Amino acid sequence: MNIRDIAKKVGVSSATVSRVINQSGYVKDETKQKVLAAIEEADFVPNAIARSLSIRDSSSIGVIVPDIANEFFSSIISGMGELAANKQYNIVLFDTGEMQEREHQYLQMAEGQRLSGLIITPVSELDRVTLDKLIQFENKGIPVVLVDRNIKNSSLDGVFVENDAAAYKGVEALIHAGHRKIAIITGPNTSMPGKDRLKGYKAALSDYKIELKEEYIVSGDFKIIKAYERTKELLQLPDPPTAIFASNNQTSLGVLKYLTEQRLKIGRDISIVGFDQIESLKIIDYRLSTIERDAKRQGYEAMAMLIDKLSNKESKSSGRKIFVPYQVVLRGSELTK
Amino acid sequence: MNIRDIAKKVGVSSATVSRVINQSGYVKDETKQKVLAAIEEADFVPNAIARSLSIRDSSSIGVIVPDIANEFFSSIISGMGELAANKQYNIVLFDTGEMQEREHQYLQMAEGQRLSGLIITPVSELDRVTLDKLIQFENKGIPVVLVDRNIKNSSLDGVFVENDAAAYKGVEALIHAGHRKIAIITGPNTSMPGKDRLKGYKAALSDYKIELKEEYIVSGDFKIIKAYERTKELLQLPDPPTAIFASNNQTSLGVLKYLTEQRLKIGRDISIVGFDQIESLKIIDYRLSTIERDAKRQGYEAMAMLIDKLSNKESKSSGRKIFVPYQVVLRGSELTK
DNA sequence: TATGCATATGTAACCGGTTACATAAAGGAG
DNA sequence: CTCCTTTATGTAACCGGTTACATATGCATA
Repeated sequence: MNIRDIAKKVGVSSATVSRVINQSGYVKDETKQKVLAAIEEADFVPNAIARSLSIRDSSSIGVIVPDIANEFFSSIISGMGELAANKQYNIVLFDTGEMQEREHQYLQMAEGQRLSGLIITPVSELDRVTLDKLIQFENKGIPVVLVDRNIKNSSLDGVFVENDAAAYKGVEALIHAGHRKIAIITGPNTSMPGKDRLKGYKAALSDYKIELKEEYIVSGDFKIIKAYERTKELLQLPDPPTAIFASNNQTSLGVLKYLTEQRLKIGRDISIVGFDQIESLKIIDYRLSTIERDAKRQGYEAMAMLIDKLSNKESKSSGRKIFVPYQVVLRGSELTK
Repeated sequence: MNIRDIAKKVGVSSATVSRVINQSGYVKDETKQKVLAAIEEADFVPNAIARSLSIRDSSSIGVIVPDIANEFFSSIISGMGELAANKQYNIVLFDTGEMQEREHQYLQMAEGQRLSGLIITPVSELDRVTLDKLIQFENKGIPVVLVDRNIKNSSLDGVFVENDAAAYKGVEALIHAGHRKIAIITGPNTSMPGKDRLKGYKAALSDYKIELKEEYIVSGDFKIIKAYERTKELLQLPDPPTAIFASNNQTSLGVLKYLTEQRLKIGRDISIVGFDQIESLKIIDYRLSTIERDAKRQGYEAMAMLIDKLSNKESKSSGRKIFVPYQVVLRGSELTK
């Protein structure tokens, strides 16, 4: 069943049927009604793939994230969903699991799909392959929007948060609480937010004349397991830190996992400030101090930006950046007794 | 740039290029190398849409869930992702937000997309429109797999958990802990798991000769807000319950939100058992007793089932059901002092 | 009455792949 | 040497839409 079949039924040409379906061009109202009736009767749904091929646009938006199981990213996607649906876009989802090869593989697939646009949280800020592909996309007229993670030396548009300033404030809160031995579990050293948060950490210590100690700066990967191990190592140092800054929500969880196992209480035995909230902990009033932002909104903004680029076809990326607001919410875990 | 351009470059026909790309039919090795070289040089990526149109299959799998921001569903999707990627399927994601109209809208879109298959957690077990569409899909050779929520009187395949038995065990734990005044905040009364969990609740009370009290059975909608309000109402009853069974993870969170605000401690002032774990609470050893299962695995199984149906083309749904194992994990919140 | 524009519809090429069918050369069997 | 099979490649129709262009009619304006 295709538009030609419908056309035959009604006794018109396929062009007319197409016009009716798309509400384009001129169609006599009488004809229109007949066509609509035939479509209704045949329970006909036009083939979106044929349409895509013809108009060279899939009405699909690719979304590439590093970990949907992370509530931050699932919230981001949730924020994108509504807007996309309103504008009749499909979301094609890819989860890289923080793996670069998989990201490349997906970008390759995406290229074949002739997506209308792409929103991506790249694994690394340094990945030439990814960057080249993204620039290629833009050159072909497929707009790209970065979300949460920027790429070094790129002028791609995106929606971010001011990581360095936010981390600075978080660390500052620890300092104000009297800490001098403050450790950080970083993100991967190839991730822009990871690096910027580290930058904020260093700046805060430096501004407050606190000496940087190499052994207090330990590398994480934004995942629970590694953060757990790093915490263990930190606390087994001859001169352990009294406070830990966790570079993202999973890192916080890893820290908490270890502390919990050791029956160490945050805000008493040890202090912690984490980047990004953890919703269920807020609900039970678990006193974890975090740097918060509205992830859903960030997703929404990213989708809005993409759709804007989609409608103003000429608008290539020009390093346009939107920063979503953040807030340091102190709940007591920054203190020690 | 298309395969004909490549063909021209090499001096062969487009059919040969197609054969090289798909590794189908006969191609002399020498020719193959030349074609591959030309593809490489031109940085050519074949148009997947044209391919889809031609072979009448999009290599995309639609996934319709009621709420990605819920960690249960984001885990489900996470479990699907890997398998789908291995098999070169794209995931087209739809989030209905528990709204039936939106589900219908998506199913309509999905129909036009000529998806290879569909995995859905339907909003309601009673929705004729959805069921009809799903059956239509199967009749057209587009296999459907239900995940987590079954549909009444349907013989669609799916991956579920034994909701009634699991809820029974959860409530039984409360009874064993000495409770007689046990309330339940149900799911929507149009959701199969919601109803089955209620069934399990009733069966447990009945088996232990505990009278059902209407005012202890309050209707929720699997969302935090309503559960919060219901909890408030329950605890303001003249004769309030001493224990609450929460029908899903969001419901548990709603209950906890109210209890926390009122400074009521679970496992002491009031007892609670919830359906579905909440990962971050486990990490901090928050003593919430829950009925647990591996959501990621459930997603994986659903995708595996779909892919199986995809390869055995003849296999229409026949009410095949996979049940993932569950476990009642008691952490103390089922007790009262 | 002639001219021009808005309305209405059809024809056919095109989007970029796949593949049935045709053709032909090479190698092996008898 | 003939016949059959395997290998190799090309031709062209097809998937199901969209749309530029052609054609035709009605009506208003000059």
